[in-house]
Amino acid sequence: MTRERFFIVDAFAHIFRSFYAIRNIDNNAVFGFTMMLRKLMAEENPEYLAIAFDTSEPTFRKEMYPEYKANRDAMPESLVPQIPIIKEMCDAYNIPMVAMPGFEADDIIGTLAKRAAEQGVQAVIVSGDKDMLQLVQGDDIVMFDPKKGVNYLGEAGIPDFFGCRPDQIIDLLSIWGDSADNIPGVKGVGEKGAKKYLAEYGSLDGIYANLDKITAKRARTGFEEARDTIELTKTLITIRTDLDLPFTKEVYQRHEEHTDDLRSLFTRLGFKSLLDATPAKLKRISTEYQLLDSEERLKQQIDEIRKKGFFVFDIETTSLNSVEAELVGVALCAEEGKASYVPLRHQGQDAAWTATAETLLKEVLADENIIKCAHNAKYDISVLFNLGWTIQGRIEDTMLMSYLINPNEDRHGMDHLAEKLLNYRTIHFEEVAGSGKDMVTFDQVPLDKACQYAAEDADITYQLYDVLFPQLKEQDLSRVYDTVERPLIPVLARMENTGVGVDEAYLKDMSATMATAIEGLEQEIYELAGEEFNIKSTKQLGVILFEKLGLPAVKKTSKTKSYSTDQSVLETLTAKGHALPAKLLDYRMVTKLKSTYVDALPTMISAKTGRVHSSFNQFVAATGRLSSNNPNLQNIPIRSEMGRDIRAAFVPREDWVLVGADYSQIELRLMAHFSGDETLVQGFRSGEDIHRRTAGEIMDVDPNLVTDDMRRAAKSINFGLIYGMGEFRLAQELGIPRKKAREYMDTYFEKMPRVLGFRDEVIEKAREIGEIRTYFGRHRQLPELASRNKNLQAQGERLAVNTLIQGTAAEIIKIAMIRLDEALRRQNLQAKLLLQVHDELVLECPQEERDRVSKLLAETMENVVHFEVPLVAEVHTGTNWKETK
DNA sequence: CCAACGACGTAC
DNA sequence: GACGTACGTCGTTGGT
Repeated sequence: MTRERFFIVDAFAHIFRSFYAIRNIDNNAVFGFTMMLRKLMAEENPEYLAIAFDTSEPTFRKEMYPEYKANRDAMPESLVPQIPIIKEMCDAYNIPMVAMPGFEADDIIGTLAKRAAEQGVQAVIVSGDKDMLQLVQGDDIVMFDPKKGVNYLGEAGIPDFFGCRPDQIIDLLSIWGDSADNIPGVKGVGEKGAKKYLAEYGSLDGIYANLDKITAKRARTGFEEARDTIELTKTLITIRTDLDLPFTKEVYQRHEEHTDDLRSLFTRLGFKSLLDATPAKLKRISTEYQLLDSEERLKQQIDEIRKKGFFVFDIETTSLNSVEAELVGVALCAEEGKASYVPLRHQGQDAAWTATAETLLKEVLADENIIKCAHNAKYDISVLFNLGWTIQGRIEDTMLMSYLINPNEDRHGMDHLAEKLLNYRTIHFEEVAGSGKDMVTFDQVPLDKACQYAAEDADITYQLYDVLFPQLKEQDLSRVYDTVERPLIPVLARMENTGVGVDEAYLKDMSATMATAIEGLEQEIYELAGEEFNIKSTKQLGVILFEKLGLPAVKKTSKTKSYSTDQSVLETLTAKGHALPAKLLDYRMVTKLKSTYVDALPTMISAKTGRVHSSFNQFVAATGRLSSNNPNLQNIPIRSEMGRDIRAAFVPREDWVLVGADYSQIELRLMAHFSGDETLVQGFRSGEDIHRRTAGEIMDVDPNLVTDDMRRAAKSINFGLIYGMGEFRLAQELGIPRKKAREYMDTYFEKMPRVLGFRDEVIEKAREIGEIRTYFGRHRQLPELASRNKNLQAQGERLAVNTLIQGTAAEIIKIAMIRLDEALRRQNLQAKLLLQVHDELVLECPQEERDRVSKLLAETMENVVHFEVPLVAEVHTGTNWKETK
């Protein structure tokens, strides 16, 4: 049984501390003080809390001693206006502020602490000021310094801190004096002397009684001179504990904060992190969440669903990983505010019920005349596919809608959307299942809690659908939703469930070889550096290269302005003939490959399937591309020889083969189509090497006479076109003067004028409507184009062009995936889609299907659209991914 | 003490 | 300041 605690905060001590500690933001003291308070409340959660302020009126000390605090500078100008804001903030948190004219915060703290202690409440003084230690009393009154974390200083800690007994503190401080408050002490006696004499004679009175025994002349004179003033000093230093200020539990107990006031205050101050950490008030809607634990009730719910022809479902499982997840329950909702939860495998549940309920649920999910809706449906259907359930009929996805409506936003989670769109704070998963090491799986969550949580999720999804679906239509996003993104969901679910085979033994072997190489490189690097250090620390490396060895610093990093040691810097230094940077490049490459791929991949192999199941995320890239993680299979090395070997670890199942195909130059082909530029269009139609062809145009020579360097330049411009590269970057990339790069680009646009015209038209249109639209109707807002900042505008222009090209390419391959998946299933082929890498698809199939699948794959990819130029897919097969190129 | 951030490097 | 879209690892920093 712990005691109730009363925390008393010394306001100005913390305000000044924050003011000087935080430099880079406006209202720094408000921010720092607020953070301190929040931390205090969150971590200590005291039963009672007060904040003590000084007033601007003269204090009794000043009356007694006019020089008191006479040496203090006036409060800094930028701090003055922050004080009323801090008080406003305390009001919003509903924490009592205490001040009393004529007295200081210290006296308020002293009095309140004493009164609380008398009532059996532990008083905790929140201050770092050593003067306060005179108030400490056993465990009844203690001190706490939030800056130092959990650091209570009770009476037992005083001898260590001051080197004297607690009851001697006031005398000790009187001898020291307090220069901050302009209180003189005893001249000629310092810290050591004060402690010594107090130890010897017990107290100030004791010292004066024995003054003749003090032999040190300076100390003795000091005490003698102070004889008349020392009592005054003592009075000034003594903190009063006798003010007319009662401690009343009702006053100081914690009260609910005024959330709306806090939010408007944080908004006004621009404290975004604090605003986010202060969720809007719950908008309590009347809800009716029902636990469906009998056949009769479940059937009733299903009847309602059938009548309605539409329902939301949300499954609860034991894992976020759909391959590992076990189904625990299903939440259903067919009417706003009226949701239900069907527990299936909570601990202690009866297997017969599970079977009965699942039969009924399967039936409704398999009914193709009933529309289903979920938030992030890919997850739910992946789990259900793994259980062998059939899901038919249209599946809506509110997460997908949110993404299509606002692709620049990176949060589409239900909790976030509920707050943003419904002004409703949901029960979060952590609140029912805990987090970190305390987390339990959902099957261990008690049924009533599980029902509230799960049913609410279904209900919220239903409400989100009502908000988002009309927006989707209104913003003309139905086409991309219905023809591209929505049908892709089950395709991705199947891909993820299939996973890909990884040759673990091969990677283990590779890892050992690499470890040896790394050790050798490390030794060579230490040798060249003349000492051992952490090569992976760019900070340490910068010091070695640019300070110790004195190599010329090529550039600084953008954020922290420290020495850059990136690849381009090391290459520049290597070119100047330095040996160490060359070794570092080797070291970087090998360690990167080893830690990111060779060592990481085996750890991602599922114990359940023996394969790697990456996630393909549909809601991340603002352009409409997919992204992949856990592991990321879209950045497996290919460019370096050593890196390429890692691809050999990706293998088909026994007796099967891999079939891979990639679009040839799809983005440049789209540029040709959209711009209608004759040279590009003709080049692609004739099937010749497009970079050679454009090089010939720019340099005005026959394509056959184009040199490697010329082709390289043209290739850079071709790619640069898609990204909006400038002459600076082109010059750097080709290692040519800026002027020369400018010339190349000028000639390029002269010879291919439609490209420039197309670029301008796209930007003009985007500026007009504030967004860019891809071929299939995806949009991306471009607020940058409306900016008055020139750099931001230029960025907006690059985003417009790039999003059109990259986004349309992404849509084309997504459609290819949908059609391929459909064709494979219709033709009863066993082949399975495994990976998508932006312009490449990888499948595996039995050897006997190889030719059929190869042909189907190429034809599907090439016939998604019929543009001015053909789309070409190049197919390769092999026994591992390295071979399919 | 661990989460967020910065630097870096891999892919298309 | 100067090239778009991602994700993972490692080291460093600072308070979720």
